[in-house]
Amino acid sequence: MSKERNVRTLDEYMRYDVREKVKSIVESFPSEDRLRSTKVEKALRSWTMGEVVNNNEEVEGYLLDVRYDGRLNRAVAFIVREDGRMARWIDRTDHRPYFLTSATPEDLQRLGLSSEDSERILQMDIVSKFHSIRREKVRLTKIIVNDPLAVRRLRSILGDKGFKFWEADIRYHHNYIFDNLLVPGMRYRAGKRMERVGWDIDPTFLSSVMSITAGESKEYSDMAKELAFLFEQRPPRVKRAAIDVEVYTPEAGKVPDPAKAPYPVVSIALADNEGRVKVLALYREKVKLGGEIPKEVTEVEIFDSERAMLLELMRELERYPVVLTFNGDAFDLPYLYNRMLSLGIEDLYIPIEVHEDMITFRHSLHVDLHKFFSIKALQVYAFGGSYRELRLDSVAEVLLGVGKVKLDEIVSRVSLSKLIEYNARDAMITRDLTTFSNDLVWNLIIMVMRISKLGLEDVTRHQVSAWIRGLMNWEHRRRGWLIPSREELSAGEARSRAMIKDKRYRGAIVLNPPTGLFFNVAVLDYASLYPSIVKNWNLSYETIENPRCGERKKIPEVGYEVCTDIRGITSEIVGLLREFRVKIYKKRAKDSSLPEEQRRWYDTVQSALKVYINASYGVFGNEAFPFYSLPVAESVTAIGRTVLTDTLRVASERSLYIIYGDTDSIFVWDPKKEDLEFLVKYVADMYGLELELDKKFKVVLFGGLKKNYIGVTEKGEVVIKGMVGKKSSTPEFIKNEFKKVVQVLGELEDPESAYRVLEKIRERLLEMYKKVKNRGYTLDELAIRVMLSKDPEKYKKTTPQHVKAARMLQAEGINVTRGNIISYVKTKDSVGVKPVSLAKLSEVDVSKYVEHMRTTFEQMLESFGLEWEEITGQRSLDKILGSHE
DNA sequence: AAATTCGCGTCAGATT
DNA sequence: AATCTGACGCGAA
Repeated sequence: MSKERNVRTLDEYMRYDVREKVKSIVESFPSEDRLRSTKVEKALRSWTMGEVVNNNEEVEGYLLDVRYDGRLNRAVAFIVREDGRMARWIDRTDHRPYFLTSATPEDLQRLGLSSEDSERILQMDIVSKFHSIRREKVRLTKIIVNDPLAVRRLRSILGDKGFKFWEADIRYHHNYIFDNLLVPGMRYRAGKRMERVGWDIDPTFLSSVMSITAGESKEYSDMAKELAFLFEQRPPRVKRAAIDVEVYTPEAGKVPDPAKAPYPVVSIALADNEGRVKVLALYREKVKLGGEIPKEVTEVEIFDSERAMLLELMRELERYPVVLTFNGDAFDLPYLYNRMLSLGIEDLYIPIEVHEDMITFRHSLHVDLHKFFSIKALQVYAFGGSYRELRLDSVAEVLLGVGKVKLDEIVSRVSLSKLIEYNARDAMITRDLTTFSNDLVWNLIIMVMRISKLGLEDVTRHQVSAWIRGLMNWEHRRRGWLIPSREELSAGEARSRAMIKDKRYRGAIVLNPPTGLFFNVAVLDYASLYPSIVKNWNLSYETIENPRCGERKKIPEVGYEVCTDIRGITSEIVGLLREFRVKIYKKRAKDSSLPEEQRRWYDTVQSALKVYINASYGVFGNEAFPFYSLPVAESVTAIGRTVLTDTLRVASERSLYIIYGDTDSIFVWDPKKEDLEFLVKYVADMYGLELELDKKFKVVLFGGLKKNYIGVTEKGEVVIKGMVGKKSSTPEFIKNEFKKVVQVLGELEDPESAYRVLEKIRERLLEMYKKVKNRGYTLDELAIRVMLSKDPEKYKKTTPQHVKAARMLQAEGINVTRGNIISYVKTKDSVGVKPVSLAKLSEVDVSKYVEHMRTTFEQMLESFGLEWEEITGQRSLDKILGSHE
């Protein structure tokens, strides 16, 4: 199939250059000031602004974000319409930035503000808010100002004079969302104001939701009702394009500085979620055209002018409400922006907005997937820790199972067709990261937007604490509660001592496991223990150590007092999210009577909830979190310890033999069913917690080390925890052999079978020995892969091996930064390490690898009560080692 | 801008 | 030269 190749010269291109058209319109107005007028706005909208909804028009669609527009000095809602276009609805309610203060209007008068500062104040109102800690209504002055920056200025003036202020550090566009109780990701009709549309719910479903709130407060059931809508409304399918930019570089491995944008952009690929893949490429005389272009690439345009190419890209992007990149904040977008500036394109005509920590488009939203996939809570709870390195090809390989197109030469010298193929592939992969498994990632983002009340651009750029903060702030506003200031939250000294130095408070208990093989082991755990504790013990910043409490009870071990007369807000929020997940959506995700598509959505709902729930304890122990409360965090772990200890006590009274336990789990050796049932009932009655049977192991191997065991389930499935043989940094050949040996463990049936299994293991290990000795493994298999947690030059105290290797790479001119995984091998020279890419097999220090093998397998052999030498045979070991010493 | 603590193995570098 | 301690990375929960 021959590809239609559209080669266009600059002259031809300029005939429909929208930029020129826009320019002429702008020039017809007398002064720059007039640019703010509606007429010019309208004229510019298709190019520099995107579509703006007229004052008398209504727009309906999904709210994806809210932004403060500095030129309009108003909040702007980004609403994606049915036809797939992004509409920008400018606030018509005259909402303005503000903050709250203890200073009265008279106080302000007396202060004698400068005329400039006075002008910044539009209005002062006396407002009444509920103070959650003081448990009473308070009257405060609401200072309404003309500009978000004025909040910062006035707050510092008032602060200097000793007045208190609240809610002054909430970003304006967030205030807009919270005050209007908007839910990003949901459907709205925007006319005079934003109205909810299509928030429908099945009445029988709603009543089943309400049943989980039985016996709870009014606030609790109100929240439940609100949330149910968010989980039930199907996610919008939004048109989006991924782009990827290729830049000429004179040297391989050197990424040009986007702030300077010194070299030409040679190719840009765009891949949308409707199958369109377009590449815009620059014609260069010295570059071969090359051969065929893959079928997936639907359009190619070759330009002889870089400027025209970039402008055409901007025009193309205007059709998309959402643009995806991988690393666009740090590279692609600033490069495009600065490159266009240096090519003489005026700022006004570049529809890119540069912000402090992000960069986006004037008329559409930008999702930088590099930022999104670096959200740690997602890595762990949504993607199971599957990818380690935050590079496009690493993430894509794990999640999509595809690799990059291999280039034999650097981008600058490869043939044009090859460059197009390579470029297109990256854009497609970027797009696919949001579309795979039926839009899994996109739907997850939408769900998190709805729970957190943050827009698309915030949700995809901030860690889980920002998500939880958003939800907390929104709920405070909904209730008419004052958002407390940091000083009002009780911090104080920790009352428990951590086990590890440099930690602030004590965490969980880990029992010391025995050594040996244990047949028939039941593993029980408390269903989401920490969130349940937060709920059952009414833990919240305003219910702990609050002198205004009516009734109270003491928290064990740490002795904090918690209110029992009024429900705490965090306790209610965390409790509710947990109930939704456990009682409704986990079940519905597996309900085979529901259509497939619906089940998948419910699975996304429950996994979004999971991320929230699992992070909801940790954030309270994080000082940067606005609702940071050491007593809350400390109480959670203290209660956890007490519950576990007490469960152990009751278990031993029933003659249950507990061999191990960690935080929220207990391993019971050969239990009687009725004893387990007793224990479960005890925990439910005593603490209101659900102790559940998590797994049944045919056999568990313990080597006497905490967080370290191998379990074989009844199906012969092997569960490995903490062992060196499983760690990502362990050389591949050891991991592979370890996997094989562990498979043999699956054959363990009873104590007698252990001998047969051991014999097999011994054979495997000996074989492996010989192979290492003969250098039978490749360099890649021998590589130790460790991540640089900081830039190489930032290691001051010691120089770990992977840093040594990293510096050797730097010396070769290879760019190495924080987050890179360094592959190195151990060598016989005085340094002892070398990056894989620079090493030869003959340089490898075999004895070091033998040691590595020894520790790996000793962790396992320990449980058999055996030493390494015993299983491998002392004599043969000596022979093998001897030949290398 | 950032969820927490507990625990293991490896190595660097200092101390004896 | 042997031993101890802390930094570091990775994992469990």
